[in-house]
Amino acid sequence: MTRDQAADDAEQRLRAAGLRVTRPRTAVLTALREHPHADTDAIIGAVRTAYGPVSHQAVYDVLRVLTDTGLVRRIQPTGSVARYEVRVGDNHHHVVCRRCGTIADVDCAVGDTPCLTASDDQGFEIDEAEVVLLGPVLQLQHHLTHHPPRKESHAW
Amino acid sequence: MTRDQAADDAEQRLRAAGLRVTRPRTAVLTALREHPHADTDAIIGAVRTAYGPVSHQAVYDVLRVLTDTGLVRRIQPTGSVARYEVRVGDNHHHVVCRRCGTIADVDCAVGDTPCLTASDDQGFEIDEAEVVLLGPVLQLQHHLTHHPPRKESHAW
DNA sequence: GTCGTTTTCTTGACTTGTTCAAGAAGAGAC
DNA sequence: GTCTCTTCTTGAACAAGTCAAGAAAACGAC
Repeated sequence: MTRDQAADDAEQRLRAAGLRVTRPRTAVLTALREHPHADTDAIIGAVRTAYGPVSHQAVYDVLRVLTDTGLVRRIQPTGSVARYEVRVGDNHHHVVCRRCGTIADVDCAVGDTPCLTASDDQGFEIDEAEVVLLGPVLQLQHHLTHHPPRKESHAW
Repeated sequence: MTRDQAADDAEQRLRAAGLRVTRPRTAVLTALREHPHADTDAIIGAVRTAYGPVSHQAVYDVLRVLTDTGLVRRIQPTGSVARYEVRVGDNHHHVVCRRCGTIADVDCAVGDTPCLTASDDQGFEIDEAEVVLLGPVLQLQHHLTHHPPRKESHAW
């Protein structure tokens, strides 16, 4: 998909969700398509590279709006900053390398609504499951999103 | 269990882990036993109430040491600050009310090593699963840890 | 096209949770 | 008791994210 096609697609998704189409919004959606699991900083960088100056506040606002309307999904593995992705609706899960921060998508083995049935729901009406699997990555694959930790002391 | 017994138990666990026994450490362990899923702020408060002045830095250091040695487990539901608990080793999961922040423990229905088997491990050697189930709490039970969000705009 | 309303973006300061660094105090071995 | 190493105190710093007020842009109505 070319950049223009991606922008068209982003525009359509924004309109379908009843949102105004603005440059920062299409830019964020396009950037997220190109960089799955990107954190806010990376998104800001990508948006500025592709579309010119955009304030960090605008990106934060856009991410909140897109998350609230369900166009993007926010994930936040323990010890990491917030990350975002455009793959939504299938409630898939994530594997995170504790050491290097690499993230990959995984489908749960249990089925389409995985882990939504706890043994005892404790009086909660469970409607969503956040599942983060942890462990070292053995072979680094090209399609994975690699996020090197910023400091040695990082809590990966 | 009385407070003294709890302190004795905390001391034993510290020694068993090869750690020095200090007042801040027993205080944190005891506080965590009384307040499961407490955040750092609550822990600092509880420790100071029970044992007198302790620096916040000491509590952060203690929590890191205890987490690193496996005596406590750190959890961090999306949009929340870090929380800690003394129930470790069984890899249980959590239900979180998106609105009010109430947290409860749940055992996974799948078994002792739940969800450690993804459909495709993507080249990762998975050794831990963080599972957070989300949804509104229906009836508030007394044994649950209730954490009202600080502000209306909180990302519960 | 352009006008007006509503929503969004910019600018810049601020809060909060957490970490860093240096020296003082405490724990445990001898 | 003394010595050594670890831990705690103090106080500053940092990073991610939020708040607030005004400027600018989107888009429906004309």
